[in-house]
Amino acid sequence: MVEDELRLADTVHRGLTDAGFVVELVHDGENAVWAATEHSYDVIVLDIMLPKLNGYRVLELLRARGIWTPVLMLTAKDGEYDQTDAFDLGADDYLTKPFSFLVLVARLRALIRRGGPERPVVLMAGDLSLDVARRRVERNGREITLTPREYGLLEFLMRHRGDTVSKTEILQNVWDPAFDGDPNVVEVYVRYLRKKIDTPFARHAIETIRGMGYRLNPEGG
Amino acid sequence: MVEDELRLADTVHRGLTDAGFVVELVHDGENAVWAATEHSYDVIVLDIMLPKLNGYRVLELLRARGIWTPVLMLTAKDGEYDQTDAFDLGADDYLTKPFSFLVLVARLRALIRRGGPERPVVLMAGDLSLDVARRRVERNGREITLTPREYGLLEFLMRHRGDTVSKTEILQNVWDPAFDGDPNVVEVYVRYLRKKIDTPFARHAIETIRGMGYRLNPEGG
DNA sequence: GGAACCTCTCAGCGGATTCTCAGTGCCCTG
DNA sequence: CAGGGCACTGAGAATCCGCTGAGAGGTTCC
Repeated sequence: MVEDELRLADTVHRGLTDAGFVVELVHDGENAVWAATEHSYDVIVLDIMLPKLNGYRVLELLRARGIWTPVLMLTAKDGEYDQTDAFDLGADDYLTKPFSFLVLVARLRALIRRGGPERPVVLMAGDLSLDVARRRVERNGREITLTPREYGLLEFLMRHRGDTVSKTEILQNVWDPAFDGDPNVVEVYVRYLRKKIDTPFARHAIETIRGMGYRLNPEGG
Repeated sequence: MVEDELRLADTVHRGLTDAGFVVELVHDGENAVWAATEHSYDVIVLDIMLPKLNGYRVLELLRARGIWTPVLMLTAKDGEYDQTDAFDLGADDYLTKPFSFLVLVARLRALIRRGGPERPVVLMAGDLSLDVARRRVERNGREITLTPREYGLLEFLMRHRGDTVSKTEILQNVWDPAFDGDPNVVEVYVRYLRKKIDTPFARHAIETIRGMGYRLNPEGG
């Protein structure tokens, strides 16, 4: 990982390590090029804004040297360098800061596994769809408006669709890892969600697994 | 880069250097012609208003000598020459002062990479249009006057039309990456913008996504 | 030096959102 | 079929967030 903002670098480093990755961290472009040339990594996480050599340059240099390790770029930018720029230079995927940690892990896994970008960033479960990049939820073609908390919960459930997730897991991932309030919030928010995505469509996407937690039906219920 | 306003020259010089460019700076037309003849640059940034030889003459002379280095011209807003002149003379792209630094970098990258101008950039969203090169905003055929900040904000929103962008992203891209003031400025400027582009037309192009940020409706609201 | 303009800050308001709480109902087990 | 545990529900309190008007500095242009 190449990232110069120390706090961000540290957070992501710890997170990725926890997620089972072995991470090597460098803080500027020159070291990035050197490290990538000397070692063979599964994937490189490359920030655009870097001291000495910016991310684009690093990528150019690596590709010029015939190093084709998959690269995921972190852009704090916008349309002026849109993703076509990153893709033109041979980046394999990209994320815009600020990004969701869960999304980062998912994309990295995809890059390592398939050696290519995870195409659809749209999670589907039957007629229910969630577009991560646009933060848009639809069912049956109809857009559904969610509050941030509701959205976070649904995204988590959809990323684990088919699995039963416990309330503790939900609290740790959708609320705060250090959350110590009443676990009943989860039930309350499941209710809110059901009111918006199930009741109006007479479906039943979120199932209660009594004593275990919840499960999002991959077929949409 | 050929630029005679010292403060602007200095700012841009530093910025481009940080962005990874190697920049050579001259301050008048004669030196510009000489430098461009002697060296081989990737791209030339050429101001129109210059001592001794103006930008148009410089460009003419270079092209006459068979020097086809891509040229990006900087034109003043109210100039008697409009952009057709610049293109006629063989400029490859142009920007109107005052310009966004990010746009400058993007255009330079485009010129270097593709050896040609970035495709014409008129952003559209329903009956709302924004011409990036001319810094011109229209709705329903009527021109709308915006202050630089308002314009920057609108350009950013239009480059991301359809996406929800957070206040942090906006601050980092339209204000300063190191901006640490009150994020409320964004709300204030959204309000100014809405007063100019929405209220008079009884439309609603800029949507608030509570807890997330803003979204420019691609249909114009 | 003044007028017009632009940028940004500030504080108050009101609605949306989040969370807590207590009561209810349902399921499973014994 | 009784009881306990777990999930569901409605109400409401607390908090957050975006909107708004006013106005203070700064700049530019006469």
